[in-house]
Order: sequence, then structure tokens, then C-alpha cells
Amino acid sequence: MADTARRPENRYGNRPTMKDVAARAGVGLKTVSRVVNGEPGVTPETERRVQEAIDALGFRRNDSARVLRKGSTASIGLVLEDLADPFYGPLSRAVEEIARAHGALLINGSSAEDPDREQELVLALCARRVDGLVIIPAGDDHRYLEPELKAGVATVFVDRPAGQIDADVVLSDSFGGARDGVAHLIAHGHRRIGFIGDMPRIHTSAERLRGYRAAMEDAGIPIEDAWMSLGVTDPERVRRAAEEMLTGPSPVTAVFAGNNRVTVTVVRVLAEHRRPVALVGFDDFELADLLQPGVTVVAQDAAQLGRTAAERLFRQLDGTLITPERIELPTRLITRGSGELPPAG
Amino acid sequence: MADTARRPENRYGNRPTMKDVAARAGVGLKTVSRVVNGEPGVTPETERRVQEAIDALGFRRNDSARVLRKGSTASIGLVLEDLADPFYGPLSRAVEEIARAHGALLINGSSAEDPDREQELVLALCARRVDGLVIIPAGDDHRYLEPELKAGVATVFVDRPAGQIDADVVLSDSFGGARDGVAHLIAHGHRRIGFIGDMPRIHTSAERLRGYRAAMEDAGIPIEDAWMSLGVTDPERVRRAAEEMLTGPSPVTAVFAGNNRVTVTVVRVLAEHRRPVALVGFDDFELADLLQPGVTVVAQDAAQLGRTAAERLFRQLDGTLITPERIELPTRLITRGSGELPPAG
DNA sequence: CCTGGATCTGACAACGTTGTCCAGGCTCTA
DNA sequence: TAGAGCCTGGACAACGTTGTCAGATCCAGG
Repeated sequence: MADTARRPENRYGNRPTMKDVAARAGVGLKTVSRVVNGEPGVTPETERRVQEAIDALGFRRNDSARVLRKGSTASIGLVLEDLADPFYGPLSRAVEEIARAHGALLINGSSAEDPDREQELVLALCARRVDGLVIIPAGDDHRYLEPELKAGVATVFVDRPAGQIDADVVLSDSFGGARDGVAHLIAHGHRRIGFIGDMPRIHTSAERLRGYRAAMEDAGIPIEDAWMSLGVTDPERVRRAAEEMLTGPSPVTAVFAGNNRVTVTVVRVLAEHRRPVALVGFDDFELADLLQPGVTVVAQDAAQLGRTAAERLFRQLDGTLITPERIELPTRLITRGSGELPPAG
Repeated sequence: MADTARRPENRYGNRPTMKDVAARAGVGLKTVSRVVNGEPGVTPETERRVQEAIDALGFRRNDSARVLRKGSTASIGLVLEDLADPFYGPLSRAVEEIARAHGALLINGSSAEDPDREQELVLALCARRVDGLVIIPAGDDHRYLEPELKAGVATVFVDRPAGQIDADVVLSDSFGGARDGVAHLIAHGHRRIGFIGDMPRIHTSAERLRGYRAAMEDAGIPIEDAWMSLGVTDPERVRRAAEEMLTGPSPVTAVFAGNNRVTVTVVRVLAEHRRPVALVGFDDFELADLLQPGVTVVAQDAAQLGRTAAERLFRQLDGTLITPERIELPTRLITRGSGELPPAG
């Protein structure tokens, strides 16, 4: 009775353990372990008996115990902004594929662009002793990671750099991409060019804004405040921002959209607008080529970002990689029509 | 020396444990545990000392050990076909949100539509003792899950039913949706209607095909073999299949596309085609409204599928839910133009 | 028949945590 | 002032696995 009371309440109707298998097969505990792990030194006859017991009982090794004993979980964590964002799909998948190639599982979570939630998630993953972390940061202070890094948790940041700590990071060249995109519009004769982007506290947003400014400055075009919308992110307000730029006292003839969600909303606004307005968007998206006109974009390779990050992560784990680096992947301008429209109005 | 030799090689440069914290704070092991878990019965002064030691050492509780002791992992597994598929993004996210609300983490993996890989993933998740599984099955025989179910792993299938076992499943009404979509085309005067779908061994594909057949039969229209393309899935072959239907001896005037990827490819083909052809697709997709003409679709609510499944999962874990059920969520026809084109040619 | 070596097997401790239980110190009341 | 009862803290076992090491078994060769 005291015996059963001591048993912790657990959800698995007391699954069979190696001990149970051993008892049933009439062998020792360690022999079962050997069979389960394919270690040598077991006679075929013994192995058969053990295998039979395993099948009969429906035994499945408890990896929690294994992890506890061995110290490595063979799993990595991925923290991103929103699993549902089409930009992150290919990225996650790429990370997963690399993890799989290294025999690791992927645990992931969405931070919803909330720094507290990011930290909560990251620490939960650390408590589970993931071997490594791929983080698309929401916050800009990652000092909370210091004990983890010191303890040897491999970490790679993607898409945006870590804040206040020195860590590996894999980025797209947001600055260069935006500058090229805006320069492309300028080359097609535009001078009054609008920029709609996310909050400048997000690194990529800030870099893209910087690219926009650089391109304008290179062309000697002074920027009017009314041409810029920053930190506006939900569709309704992006719509309003776009409309204001198009109808203000000094209306823009072209728009540079800072990310795929903004681009999509702007496409909708422009579709309702009588005067043709040129558009270049950061991030490619499906069907961009089928719209009328096709949408010219600065494309970044999300899968490649994920792949690169995951590969670096496993090289950290191998010990091949020591010094944190910053890797910038190039972007690619894809012209489809919307960015080549001449200024109108 | 024997001491260090016995220590297993592990990746975490020997992180501090509760024992270390206890030693540093000059208290007992259990007291540290109490502080970490916010249990009552610790004086503020003691708590302060312990907290100080925790911060100083960078201690983080090892959840593997905790799981081993407590028997519940507070994590659930999600196995789907492809994380990168935009259809699964909102679904995963919805599952994650529900999990989060229950304090559980999400571990997920892509089966890549390969039954062996699905099984491998599912069993790996079971070995980690996830509390429950949400599975979008690739295979059609899930008897391998029987020991797990018996052991009390909560399981919900989504989008497609389990094979050979009795389990909870949450589906969209593929049959009804497809029938309505095809009936819609018939109502607009079409009689030669093509169907392009995935392999009929996939449940949803088979159901949608059945819906197509039912609608045609209801209207008394005999189906010609040349109007159906089944099991073709990569863009190039879908393209060829569509072109054959459009140019064959008895060319179709409308196409019903069995899933979002097929729809997108068909849109491309039709865009190059001189004669207007009507189109209804299963699954909604972003920007469908902005194409010329807008694409009429049978929409299913991926997020709702995920939410429903995850909620049922946690109700299984609560013990509120015992008997497996089959839940079918309705689909919704969204008319945007492409499905309302009259027959031409 | 015995010995040496190789091969196979099992007892045991340890991984880091939590549940149980008991000891000691304190407060409060009769 | 003694006894009851509460509060705090700590010793110990157990969770299921794996590494270590020593014991058991077998066979060939002397």
C-alpha cells in the first residue's frame, strides 16, 4: 500500500520498462539494454528471447531516462516569430532537414514578436537541454542566454542579430537588397518614392530603411517625412498609410514595401487605385508573377538561411566551429513588371 | 581518476545541479527544489539565499530528470506532411497556441508524405514520452501505434483518418466541399469538367474525387476518363495533365483542382491559354482574390482544424474524452470569378 | 582433467530531480 | 512549564536508463 502511494501519478498507464522486459525474457537488465541499442556481445538466441519480450510487452525505450544518463538530447530548438508566416515555413523545414540528417528532432515555438515570450520559450528549451538553438529573435537583449552559452548550448541567430551578446548570426543583406530595390525604382525615373516598413527596433526593418535612405541619398533625392511609414504592421493601418502617401500633397509615384505582408497589402491598395504606381517589395511570395502586373521583389532565400544556420549549429556541436561570425547572404532582385512602371501623375 | 572516467561524456560543460546550488547556499537539496518550484514552506531569508546561489551559478533545472521523476513531459508532438506547405502553417500555429495555453511545448516533424518516415517520427516522439500526438498521417496503416495508445498516449488524427485503428480524427468535409464546388460549375452551365487531384490512396484526394463523381452523377453527366488526372503531383506533370484536358478531343470547359498546389499550377496554365476556362480549387490561398479573374475556391479552415484537434487532445489528457470520434468541419465556397465563367469554345 | 582466454551476462552505481517522511525548533495554550 | 501542534529543513529512495566491472560459461590446447 505504501508501495503504491509512493508511485507518482503519471499519464502513461505504467509502461513496461527494461526491467519488465528482462524479467519476462529471463535475462538481466543490461542485456535488454544491449539488445535495444544494438550493442555487440549478445547471442542470437538471447537476442531473440529479448526481442520477443519487447514485442509482447510493447516496450519502448524511455528517452527521458536515456537523456538524463547520456547528457545529450539529440534535439534542437527553433524559436521564430510565427510558424504561420509563409516566410518561415521553408526556413523551418530547412532546419528540420539538417537536424534530421544529424539524427536530431526539432522542437519549435513562436514568439509572436514578443521578447518576453521569446525568452520564456528559449529558457524552456534550455531546461529541456536541447543540444542547440536556432533563434529568430524578437527582443534585442539576449544577455539572459549567457549562462546557457557558457554551459555549451550551441546557438545561432537567424534573420536578425543577437542583442548585447556575441553570437553566431546568419542574415540576408537587408541593407543592400533594399538599396538595390530602391535604386531600381530610381533608375526607372522615380523620385517621389514611399517606404512602408515595420518597427525600426527590428533589425531587418532598420536595415531596409537604411538601404532606402542610402539609395535616395546616392541619387541626391531629399526624402519627405510623409513618404515614410514605420512601425505600422497590421493590414488596415498599412492600407491607410499607403493611401495617404498616394494622395498627399506630394504624392509618391512608387512604393518600396519592407516585407512580404506589407507588399501584399500594398498590392491590394494599388489594385484599387486608378493611377499606376510602381512597387518593389522585400521578400518574394507565391504567385507574385501571376498578378497584373507581376510584382518585382527583392528576394531572400529563406531555406538557405535556415540551412546555413542549422549547419553552423551542428558545426558548433562538432567543435569544428568556435568563433561567432556574422554571415550575410545576398538578395536577388526579380523584375516582373511592377517595379518597371514609369512614374505617372 | 576512476571518478572522472565514470562521468559520461556530455555536451553541457557540466552544468550546475540542485546539489551544487544547495551546497553554495548552505541548505539541503530539497529546499532548493522547493524554491525552484515555488513550493511553500521556505522562509524568505532561506529563499533569498537559494535564489542568490541559483543566479550566481546560472542554474537551470534539468527537465529530463524532472520528466523522468514526474512522468509527464508537458509536450506534444505534431507530425505533418511538410512544414513549408502554406496550408500547414496556420494549422501548426493553432496547435501550438492550444499547447501553450496548456503549458506544453510542441515538437514537430515533417513526414514528407512517406509512411516510413511518419512511423519513425511518431515512434521517436513516443520514446520521448510526449503526452500526446497530433498526426496528419501519410501512411494508411497505424497499427504500430497500438502499444502507445494502450499505454495512454493521447492521439488525434487531422485532415485524414487513421488506418486500421480506432482513433480520434478531425477532418474537413472533402466530399461535400468537392461536390458543392463541382455542382457550382455545373450550375454555371459546364458539362465537360476536368478533375486534377493527388493520389487516391490519400483519403482527402479520394473523398474529393468521390465528390466530383457524385456531383457529375447528380447532374446526369457521364465522366470521360480523359477528364481526370489522379496521383499527379509535381508542377510539371500537373501542367501537362491540364494541357491535355484542355486540348483533347473532348476538351473541358472547366477544371476542379483537388488542392492548393494543383490550383496554383492550373492558374498558371490557364493564364497562358487563349480560351477562358472556369476553375474552382479546393483550399483557399493568399492573393486568390487579386488574380484576374479571382479564383473561386472551396475553403477549409486550417487553423480551426488544428485548434479542434489540439483541444480534443487535451480533453483526452484530462480524461474528459474517452470514445474516439470522427469530426467533420464544413467547407465554404468562396466565389471570386473564375468559377462563374460560362463555358467557352 | 585443468588452464587460459575469449565471450557473454548481470549486479550495481550514477544521471538530476521530486515525493515521503521524520527531526528539530518554534509558538501557543492550559 | 509541559505538551500539542505548526513550520522549516534535510535524508533518502525512486524514476528508467547506461557505463563499469566482475563473474559465469565455454572451448581449445596442454
